[in-house]
Amino acid sequence: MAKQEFLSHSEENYLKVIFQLAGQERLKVSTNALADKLCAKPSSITDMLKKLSDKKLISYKKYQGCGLTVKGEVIAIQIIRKHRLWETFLVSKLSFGWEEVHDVAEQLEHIQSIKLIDKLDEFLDFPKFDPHGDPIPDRAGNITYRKSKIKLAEAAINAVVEVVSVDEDSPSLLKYLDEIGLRLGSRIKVFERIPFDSSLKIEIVGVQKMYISEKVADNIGVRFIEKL
Amino acid sequence: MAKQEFLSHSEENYLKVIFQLAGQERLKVSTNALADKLCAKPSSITDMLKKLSDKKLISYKKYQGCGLTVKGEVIAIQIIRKHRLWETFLVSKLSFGWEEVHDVAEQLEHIQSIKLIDKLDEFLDFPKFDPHGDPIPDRAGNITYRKSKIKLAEAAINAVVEVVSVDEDSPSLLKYLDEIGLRLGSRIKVFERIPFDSSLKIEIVGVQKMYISEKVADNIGVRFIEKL
DNA sequence: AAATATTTTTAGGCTCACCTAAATATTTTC
DNA sequence: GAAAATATTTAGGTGAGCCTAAAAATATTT
Ligand SMILES: [Mn+2]
Ligand SMILES: [Mn+2]
Ligand SMILES: [Mn+2]
Ligand SMILES: [Mn+2]
Repeated sequence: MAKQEFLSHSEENYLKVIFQLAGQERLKVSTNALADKLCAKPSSITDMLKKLSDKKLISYKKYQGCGLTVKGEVIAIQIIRKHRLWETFLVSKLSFGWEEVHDVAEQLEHIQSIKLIDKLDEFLDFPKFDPHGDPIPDRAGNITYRKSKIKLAEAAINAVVEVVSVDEDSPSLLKYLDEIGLRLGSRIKVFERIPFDSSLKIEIVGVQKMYISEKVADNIGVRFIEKL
Repeated sequence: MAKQEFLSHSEENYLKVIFQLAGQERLKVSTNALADKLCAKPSSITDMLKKLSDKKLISYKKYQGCGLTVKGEVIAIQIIRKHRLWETFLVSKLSFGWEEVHDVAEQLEHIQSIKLIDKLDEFLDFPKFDPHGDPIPDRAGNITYRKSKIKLAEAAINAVVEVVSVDEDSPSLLKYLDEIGLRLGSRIKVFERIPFDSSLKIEIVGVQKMYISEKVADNIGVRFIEKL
């Protein structure tokens, strides 16, 4: 077994954010992008990138951005696993709203105990997705991404789609979606894209017809079901 | 509502340990006692005592030890509440052994979310005691200490007693107690105190007769049930 | 290609929570 | 009550993780 290196909360957060910003295509992540996401100055980012590079957790060449090494990615995925399992716990067992769990999970994801997280996984019955529809990595680090996911903003007119994920970062968006009756699993009929502002005329099946802004639609992940 | 001051993990640990070392009699706590318990040098303790004193969380006069203020005690009790609720969660919901939970709870007790802890309390059905028999403060901070608790080491010969608590600090003691079949609620008949080493000849009712050392007996809390 | 704008790094500083070594206060022993 | 032992504080220092200001590299515009 690889030596258990203990990383600080800060180091763990950097790895997690690098993983997320790199995306599935594993793009290089820029210093400024990290500074934005981590709410720190670029100079602070540079400091940490040097440290993570020394520890072989990222590849980093001056001015060229950074990317996770295998070692770094393994750790990043475990942190994401913890984050999403904790979010699932909060929603399914403690009846938190989906807009309330992210901040608490940001703390809980740093608890060090492999046994805890595996037991939690079992207690939750090995959930595949978190409350926002994001995939939960298994204990080996495998992530099964939904293959045919698109943004609602990009859905074809006259399609019926199913909501499979929502962007979790903004509690106010999540509360709004709650209020209009849009949740994971909701069916949505896409009627019309208004040319002026690209807002969408939709029906949340079984709930209501309404307009939603492009910005909202851009934060909702859906999969195609059928033509109207 | 009092302003939510955010304390570091370190500050929280100091308050918790001061509370525990002061005991129910609220004795002054010495710098060295804190250094021992917190595994830090006395000079580091002094630094922190000054800081906590500036924040009005403790009363502190040079060379005279320290004690919690009301404000400090309120916080300390909330940390202990969190610690014990998490321990209870780990044992009752995730089937951890009682010797495995303390270290994880040391981390979990610092998670900042009043809602989380209240929901957890509810989820656990408002437990009154943690897996080691220690009382769990309620959300208002009230602690109901068991009134007639004594150490097994001090129990009278020919008494039958019930185990109500165990010292949680040593996993190896807890594993040993597991192995000999001694748990919370166990009845114990006290037959004889061996003069040479003050070890006890006992019967764990329904399990076995055996000898236990004074040191072990000193870490088991019991209440008197009846004379043999 | 040069000028300008943007991004990133370097240099130097700060706070936190710890440390060692030395000084000082308190307690215990004779 | 003085000497010795112990407890505590002060003084000065360290690394982690942040900061600002200035310098250097890269990207964009003209
Ligand atoms: Mn989240
Ligand atoms: Mn999520
Ligand atoms: Mn404990
Ligand atoms: Mn306990």
